[in-house]
Amino acid sequence: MTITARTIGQGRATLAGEVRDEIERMIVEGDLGAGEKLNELALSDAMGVSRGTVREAIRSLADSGLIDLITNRGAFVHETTLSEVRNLYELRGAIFALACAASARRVREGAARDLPTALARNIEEMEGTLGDSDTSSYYRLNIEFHDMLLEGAGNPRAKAMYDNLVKEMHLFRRRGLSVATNIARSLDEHRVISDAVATGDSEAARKAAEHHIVEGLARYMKIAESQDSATP
Amino acid sequence: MTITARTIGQGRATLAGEVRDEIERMIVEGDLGAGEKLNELALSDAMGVSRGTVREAIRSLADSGLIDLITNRGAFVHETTLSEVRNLYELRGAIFALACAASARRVREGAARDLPTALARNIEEMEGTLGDSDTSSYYRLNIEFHDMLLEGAGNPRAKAMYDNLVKEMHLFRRRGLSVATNIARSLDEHRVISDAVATGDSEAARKAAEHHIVEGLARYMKIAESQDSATP
DNA sequence: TGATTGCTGATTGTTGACAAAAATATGGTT
DNA sequence: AACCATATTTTTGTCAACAATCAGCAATCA
Repeated sequence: MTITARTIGQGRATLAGEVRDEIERMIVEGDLGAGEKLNELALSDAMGVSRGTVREAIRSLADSGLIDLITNRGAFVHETTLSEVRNLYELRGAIFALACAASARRVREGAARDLPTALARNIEEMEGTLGDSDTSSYYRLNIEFHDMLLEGAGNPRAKAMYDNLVKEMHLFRRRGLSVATNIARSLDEHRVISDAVATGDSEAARKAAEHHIVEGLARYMKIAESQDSATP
Repeated sequence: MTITARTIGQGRATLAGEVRDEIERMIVEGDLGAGEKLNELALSDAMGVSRGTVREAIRSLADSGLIDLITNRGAFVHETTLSEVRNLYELRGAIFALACAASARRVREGAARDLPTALARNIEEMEGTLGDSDTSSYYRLNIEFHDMLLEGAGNPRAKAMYDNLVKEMHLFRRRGLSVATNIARSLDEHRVISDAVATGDSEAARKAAEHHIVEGLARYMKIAESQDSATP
């Protein structure tokens, strides 16, 4: 269920906004590869809108990190390096830790009353997918889990930043590696976070969140490196 | 032969970029008050450029948080509420803590060799300003201190986010309250951070950084609230 | 041969004009 | 005077055309 109740920053009632979303989709889903150039004329032609509209869409995407702008040369899909991924993980971890701590605090204060049950339900559902060979539902539930905590923190700006980071990391992931490794381990970590949030223990929640991201990075790097050495 | 190339960092070789910087300056320096509307025609007239150029500048500023875009209504200088300031502080603290921890790690690994001496020099200079009634040099040194740590962390994305947050908080600060309160206390906290970074103790650095921001928020809120109740 | 200079086609930067939507003014009714 | 529907004005959204800049290639010269 997508609540898309007009993200205050970017309304999609406008044509440029629509184009923006479409370009973003093309990048995230891989229609446009890393490093590839965004030709304004070609895009406007393909979408049946004016070049100025495409231009506006590209400009509004630039600051999100998905696109690099070079004066007089054009826009390019950002090429995320491995060392950059480490930086992004670091950032994501810091924001996620903040969100979990804040969620715990708000549970304690009674501001996010139904968060604990929602988290528990998510974990239960995830347990159900453990045997499945298809990891798509794990994928969805994993995103939902993090989303609920970011939402529960009551800090919209933090959520916006987090979403941007995830989008950009997704760029790199497309090089072929799945995140669905060690689902069982990841699920264990989710349980610890959920418990800490449910009991309102901010410090424990922060620690568990940090640990979760650090472990995730480690799992990720292990695969990425072995893949890097395998592919020329 | 070295020709002064104007396109070194984020190029302002383009007209729209120039306009963007000018609008940002107007907002940060208070020529445009919070909540005020940005009239495209008026701005383009005043600056002697086309409306499209101004439009492009505004769009590229929108994601930074300084400006709110409303479809078919225009762009407005973001009005930062007190509860939002709390959220921004929270975020800033998380990123600053990450930066300090990373700086400490990099000192330990020998990647940021001259950071400790630079921090020590900054603190020394700041001690010299303790008696001054003019707080402008404290202001400058305070920014420098945080900048060095963000730079030392080797995470450019984190620095960009941090800078954006500070800019947005600046928006609120303009309501008349100075941050130069309890300089001595703040300086003490800087010393703790500096020591932790110098000895390469990541955990201590993170804790000290978090503490510094939390205390800063507390000091800030105390003044803001008393001011809020004083001014109608 | 190798590097520099001057063209050429393509792409981006900028502009002014037109269309659509919101804000504001107008006028009649109760 | 207050209220609602409608006309007018202002402002934003979109477009197509013009100008500046760049990558690539051919011609020139050391």
